[in-house]
Amino acid sequence: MEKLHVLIIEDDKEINGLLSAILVQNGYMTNSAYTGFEGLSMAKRDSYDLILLDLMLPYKSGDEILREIRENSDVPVIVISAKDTTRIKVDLLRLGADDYITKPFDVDEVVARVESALRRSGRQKDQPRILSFKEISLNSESKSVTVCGKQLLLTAKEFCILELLMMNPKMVYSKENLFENVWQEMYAYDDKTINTHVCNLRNKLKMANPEGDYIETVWGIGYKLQE
Amino acid sequence: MEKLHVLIIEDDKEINGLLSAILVQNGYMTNSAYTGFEGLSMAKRDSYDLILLDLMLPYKSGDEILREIRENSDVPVIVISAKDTTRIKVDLLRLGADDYITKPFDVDEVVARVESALRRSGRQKDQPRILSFKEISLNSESKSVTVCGKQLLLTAKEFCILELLMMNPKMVYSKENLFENVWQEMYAYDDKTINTHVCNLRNKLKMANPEGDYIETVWGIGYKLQE
DNA sequence: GAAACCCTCAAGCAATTTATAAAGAAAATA
DNA sequence: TATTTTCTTTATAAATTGCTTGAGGGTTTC
Repeated sequence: MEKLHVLIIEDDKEINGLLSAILVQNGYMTNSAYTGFEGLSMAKRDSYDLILLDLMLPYKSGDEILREIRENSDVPVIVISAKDTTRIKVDLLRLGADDYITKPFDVDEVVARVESALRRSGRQKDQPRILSFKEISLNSESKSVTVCGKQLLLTAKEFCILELLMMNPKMVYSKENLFENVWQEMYAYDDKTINTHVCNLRNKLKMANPEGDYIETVWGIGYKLQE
Repeated sequence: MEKLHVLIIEDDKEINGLLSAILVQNGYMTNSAYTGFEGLSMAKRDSYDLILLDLMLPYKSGDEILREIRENSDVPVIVISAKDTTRIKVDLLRLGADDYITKPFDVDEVVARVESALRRSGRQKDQPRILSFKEISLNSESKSVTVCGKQLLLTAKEFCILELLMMNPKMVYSKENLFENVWQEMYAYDDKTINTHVCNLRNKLKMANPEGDYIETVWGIGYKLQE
């Protein structure tokens, strides 16, 4: 299978190397750029499936780079920032960022967000993709889910939530993280909607397999799949 | 709050003093060097957040100093030059200067450029506040605490108590002082609540590092951090 | 040795978070 | 346009965590 190609534009050599190692371990090919100029040049010359772009770059900042990328390309761009404020997020999304990761980040988060962005852009290559967890089988292309062979009828939001959880079964998704991935908009720190969808999803999974508990609440944080 | 440290390499004593005064007034700490050799030596020996470097220096010119700095360091460097030609600017940027200031300069310009360079390099002074004491690291912005690299899960009151103690590690806080700072209300001369919180905090610190003793009781007075 | 002060544990209460049913609103479909 | 489906919000209850207080005992000071 041909590997997807990710460009990492990050001036900190250690962070750049870490990101590269993470992605290579998860089956991607990477190229590294250490300045905005270099990154922009590489982005124009070669074809990438996704770009990881640091916001704080010397000489030309990440947001300027992003603006120039967006003049010619709709390649998914995930911005890496040390700061995490609403204003910055809004600005980034307006500029055309597909997602953002705040430092310090953990490995699972990076992979999850890269996969999410790739999936939304339709560039994921190993389609149709089947995700499995315990008795659950989920087909990302046909949007179908079975539990113990029984077909579940899930709404779009229910499907996306389950798919996200199944992409990284060990990861604890905060409600903010989960909302922003599934809803593709800023989290307004109101968890009523998420709570209801997760409750509905749990009920459907329970009906398919009364013995199974698949979604675990991590109190004060969010949700993960049950081990 | 910890001040950012700027090294000023400028042979003209009056200008060096003026730059120092400007920066000190704006909340920075400064060290002065009057020759390139001296400046290079200081830059290698100590850690600076930014360097102001005069181009015209005796014995060894500023561009040579810059080149040597760049062999080992990516500290932001702003070059001060009496000349202002495109050719010199291009050369300086190629050599790795982050910015340049041309003589004569005004106060606001210096401060603005220093702040700009610091912001681009991620060293800006309004970064999250980190307090350290022995193996404890406390981040006032993200409300996180680590001991020996291990993340502690503290309640809000526990965090506030620790933060207060760490702001002035040598200070003995009376129970009244501590209560009024943390609880933001009048002390009713009942220490049971404080005693329990401090006890719980000690336990959490002890779990993270069984060898450490961080909080000292001053009998009849209150608490301080252990020397 | 007594009094004052402190430590720690456990229990009860308060605050916060979560679960879920039901209702209303919005979106999709026929 | 009407109906159905999906999504969101509200209301209520339950679960969990944080804080305070009391109890019992230990330590320090005079």
